[in-house]
Amino acid sequence: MQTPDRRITLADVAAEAGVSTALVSIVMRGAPGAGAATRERVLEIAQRLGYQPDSRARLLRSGRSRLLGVVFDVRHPFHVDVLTGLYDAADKAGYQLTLSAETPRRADRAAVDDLLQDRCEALILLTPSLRTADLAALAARLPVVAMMRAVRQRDVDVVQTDDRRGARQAVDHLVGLGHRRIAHVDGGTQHGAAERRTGYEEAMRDHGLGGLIRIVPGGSGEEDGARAAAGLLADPPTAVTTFNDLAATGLLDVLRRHGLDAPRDISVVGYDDSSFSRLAHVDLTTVAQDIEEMATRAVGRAIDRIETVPVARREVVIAPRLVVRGTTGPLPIRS
Amino acid sequence: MQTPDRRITLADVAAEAGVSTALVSIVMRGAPGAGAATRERVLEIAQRLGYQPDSRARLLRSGRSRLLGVVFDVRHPFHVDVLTGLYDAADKAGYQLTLSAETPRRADRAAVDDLLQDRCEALILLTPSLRTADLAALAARLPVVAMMRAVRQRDVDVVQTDDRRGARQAVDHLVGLGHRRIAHVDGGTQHGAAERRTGYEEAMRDHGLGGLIRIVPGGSGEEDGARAAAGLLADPPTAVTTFNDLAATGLLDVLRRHGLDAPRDISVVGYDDSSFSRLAHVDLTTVAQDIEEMATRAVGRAIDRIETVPVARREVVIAPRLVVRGTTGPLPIRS
DNA sequence: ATGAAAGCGCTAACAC
DNA sequence: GTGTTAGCGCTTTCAT
Repeated sequence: MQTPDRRITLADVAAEAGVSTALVSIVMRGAPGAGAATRERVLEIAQRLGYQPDSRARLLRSGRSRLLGVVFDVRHPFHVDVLTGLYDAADKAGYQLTLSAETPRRADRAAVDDLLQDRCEALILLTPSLRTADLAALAARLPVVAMMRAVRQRDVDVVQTDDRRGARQAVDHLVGLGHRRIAHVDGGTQHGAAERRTGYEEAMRDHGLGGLIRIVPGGSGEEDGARAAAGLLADPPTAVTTFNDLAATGLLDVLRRHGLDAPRDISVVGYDDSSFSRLAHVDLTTVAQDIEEMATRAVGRAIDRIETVPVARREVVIAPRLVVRGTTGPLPIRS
Repeated sequence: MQTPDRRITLADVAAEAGVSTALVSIVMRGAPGAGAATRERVLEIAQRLGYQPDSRARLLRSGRSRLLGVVFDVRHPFHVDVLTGLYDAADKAGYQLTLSAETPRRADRAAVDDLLQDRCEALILLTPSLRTADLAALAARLPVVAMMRAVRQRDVDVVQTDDRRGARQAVDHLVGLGHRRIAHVDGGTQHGAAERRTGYEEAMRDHGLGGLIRIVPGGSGEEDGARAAAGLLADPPTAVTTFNDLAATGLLDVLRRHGLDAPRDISVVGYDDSSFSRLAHVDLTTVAQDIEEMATRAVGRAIDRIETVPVARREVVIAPRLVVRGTTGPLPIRS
């Protein structure tokens, strides 16, 4: 039951099987060029010895790593959800993922450096907080795909949701329910905030509601939504679209404390379809990003770049989809 | 702006500096044995060339990776929170983390295999779903630390919360508020459920409330809590402790729909202090696991094993701490 | 179908 | 203080 002091190597398996290491290598990789009988025997021995190829040595020699580096943020509500799709897509394409997390005390820079040292062939960054210049420098070294954030930089690929459209969907939904006085809680300088704001404005105008446009400062946290609610209370609209789910719940909570219930008195739409928005307690109508599709496209694009497949546009824009839950409803009678 | 077709190697830097690769190696590692002037010049050149050491080659040669493999589950509410602490601790000890995620379509086995191929020196598994036998097999190969799950296996280190004590804290809190009819929503076969149940029972008895013990079947999901609520409605207790936060919110929601408000009519305590329990909307009193402490201890233990520091006990048990929020309050007057 | 030999980028042991 | 040499575990020619 002791930890074996030495790992099993190709040479061990070869010795045991009485063949050369080259042959074992062929068998382990499933490459053509080995007899069926030998193949079987070598496999059996490798299994018995508990041999596991050393990916480092393997990659060092072959020059390729088939490794995709992914940076995500532990604080971000749905970054982990994206990982699921990323693993699926990478797996299907015969690539491996290596993860590096950004934490409150670990900058994205550190996360990226780890990945670079691992000799990833491409980087997939979830809502990267790196400055555009840094992203450009990175992209000069290896293919970089940014997810869920716009990057105005020729060498960086982008996979993101059509946020303008998402915001429009929210407004369309509310107008369909009879609402006219619809406010928008803004996301400030957050990535995507400008697009969502614009989508809201455009949709309002398209519905002939340009005169009722009302944008209140907000942010990405619950407290930002709460603050926005305070600003709304003097003259409450009948519906609100928000920058994200967290802001929406903060808003809802303050409204509720002041006797305004959703959807009875006011309708609220979030953004992101964060896992908590599905909680029965929260039950938030929200705009869902198509996470699976985005993940698939991001991996696809990364691999295209690695294998130098020519791609038409740098940006991939995915349509969002409104998830109607319990915080939106018909216009209250008196209002 | 093209991706350079070849990476910069030690040899490139050496050539440019007009010194040997060995010397550059010494400089890059900050090892003693190089002149100050040379050191500076080499560093400058490496910087200018954008040289990044190849960790694979480095580790292949040195035999050590100083790499800690971590397996977490994307579905688990606070696994990502643990990562933060893990990174901090590893960083401090001069180790690197390499992450591998378990997803709905990627078994822990696959996650572990990736890590093994990377030649981690130890594995830290967050609430591993591997069977004990598999854990034992793993532990025979390298040090394994299981977090937040008991493992009855001599060779596996365990860092977990004192769940019995956590459940007791919940009951103590409720009794302190005057409650006597306290029910417990059980976690079934989930890891930790037995301990939490036992803690509840013991605390009830200690308070002379043994006759009022009432355990209803539950689970780890919101729907499990909802189901438990249904069973409670015929004869509602004045307070409930639950297996986890998700079950607690499911419970709370059903109760609320039936006119039972927390904490006015009934008090509810969750478990885990999941991020959503902090939402103003949820505002759940809950038992918090000391994530930072656990992370520190897990990394410490992993490193102790790697460096074969003798350790006294295999199990590290961390005290939890009750976080009082808005779902618990004094006993309702009539009841 | 199989083996011998070279070498991926780096570090360690030793020489100078 | 600096260079030389050998080799980590594997894949890849190139022979056979």
